[in-house]
Amino acid sequence: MTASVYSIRELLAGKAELQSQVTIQGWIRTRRDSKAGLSFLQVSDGSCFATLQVVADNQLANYADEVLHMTSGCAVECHGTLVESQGRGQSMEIQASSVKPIGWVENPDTYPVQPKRHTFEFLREVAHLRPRTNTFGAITRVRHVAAQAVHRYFHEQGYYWINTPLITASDAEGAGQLFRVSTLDQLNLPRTDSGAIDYSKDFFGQETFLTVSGQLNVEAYCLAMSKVYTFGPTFRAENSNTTRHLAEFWMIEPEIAFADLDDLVTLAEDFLKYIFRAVLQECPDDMAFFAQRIEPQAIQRLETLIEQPFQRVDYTEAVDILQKSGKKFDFKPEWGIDLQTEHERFLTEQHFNAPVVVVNYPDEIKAFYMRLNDQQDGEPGRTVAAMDVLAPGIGEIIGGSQREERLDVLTSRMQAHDIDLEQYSWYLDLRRYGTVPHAGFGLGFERLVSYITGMANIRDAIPYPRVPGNAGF
RNA sequence: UCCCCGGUAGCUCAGUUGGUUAGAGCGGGUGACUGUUAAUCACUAGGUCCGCGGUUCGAGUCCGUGCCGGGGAGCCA
Repeated sequence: MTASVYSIRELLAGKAELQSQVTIQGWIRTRRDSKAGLSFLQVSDGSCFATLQVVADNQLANYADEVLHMTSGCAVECHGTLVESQGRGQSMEIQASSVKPIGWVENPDTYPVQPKRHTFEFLREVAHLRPRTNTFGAITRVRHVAAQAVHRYFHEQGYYWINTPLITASDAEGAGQLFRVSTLDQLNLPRTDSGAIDYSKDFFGQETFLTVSGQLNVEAYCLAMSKVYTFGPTFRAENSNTTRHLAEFWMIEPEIAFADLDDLVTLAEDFLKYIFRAVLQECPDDMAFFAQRIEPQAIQRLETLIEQPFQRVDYTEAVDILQKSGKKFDFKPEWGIDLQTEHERFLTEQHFNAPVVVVNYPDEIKAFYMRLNDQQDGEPGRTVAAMDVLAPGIGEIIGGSQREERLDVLTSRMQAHDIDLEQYSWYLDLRRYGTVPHAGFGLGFERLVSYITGMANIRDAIPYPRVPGNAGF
């Protein structure tokens, strides 16, 4: 690389003077040949949404032999004078003094990424090439900016990023399917006297899995560092075939000490708004593209959401709203059963037409570690201090709760959930030694990216989606 | 896991009640064209109609089955 090499983003930002000599390196999107021996190369380098036009004329030594054969996907290094564009459609362009092929496209007739509209289904089959499209370039930049904003937000607010283990011996919630981690010879498994697989012979000397949540581990750090979060890969072996589930996804889990459910909802709202603001500010071109081609409301709904306070509603009240809505649901809304997708959609997309935070769910349908509420008037049963943030079009984007900090209550809840107290003795220790009220939530990063970009399928919100039956690439 | 829908050229799709040699646009190649913007125009190459089995004189088309993809539901983030 020489000193005059610029990214397209830098050039468009005015980092180089007009009339100066510059070099760009990138991949050709399209080539248009014009009258009088002149070719226009639309070059992309991923640095921003825009491409840069390189004008190559037939005075170039390799014009006929090489330039005229450059197709979509060719890697090139273009050197020349940065000039104000003589044509319409772009402010500046490079009048090339050399267009050097770096990597040719072997079979242009079968190169999958063509300058045309592709279905997302097809692009998933060429996941290694889809970042070369407008859409996936934009998703990639937005995902990056959102991830940076996550860390920046927490850092600015005094949170510590805790790297909780990916390999774990415990199922964090006593539910959900886990991926086994094992080095045992599958064709020759060691057995105990009773015939069971002898995991004491396995790598860790016990049964191990990929984590489904860093929550329990991060709670320990919360009860020392006060404000903490995790942001890392998470694995669920559930056979979910939907537009909003992945077997491998990235989850953000803040955990705050000396805090209750209200504090948590406030955090969720402030946090989401910060991320949305950052993306709107830092990715205006990408967001404009999503609004134009993917989801017309993409920008507007983020702006509205940033301005409006989140709607908060008790589960009990939500059920009441659903029952009085007069709408016919496939599943009748009833206190004590979880909200169905159709119920969530009604609340977010019709009744409130905004993200909705539902709080205080029935004890029976939630996890053991959620804090038991005192029973209120009008409630048919006990509730826990849980909260879900429901977003229009996506459904549950955040799920969280205040944690049960009282040792006796937690112990009895664990027993009711048939959880082995021995295995969780360290977790119970946290309630024995300096316990405090604390709360946290989990946010699926890909669901966030889906919501921001308007991409309808979560498999398009992560570079290489892992789903049942498919771990390609 | 359950319920629907789909699989035809590199891509996006059309293909009638089963009937001759399966088509179009884009992309590719060749050529034309006074700086183009998904450039335009002409010519051209390109097919295991997802696999297997069946019905039929005859199957891209009908039936069975398998595989793959999509949408919805459940589980959840």
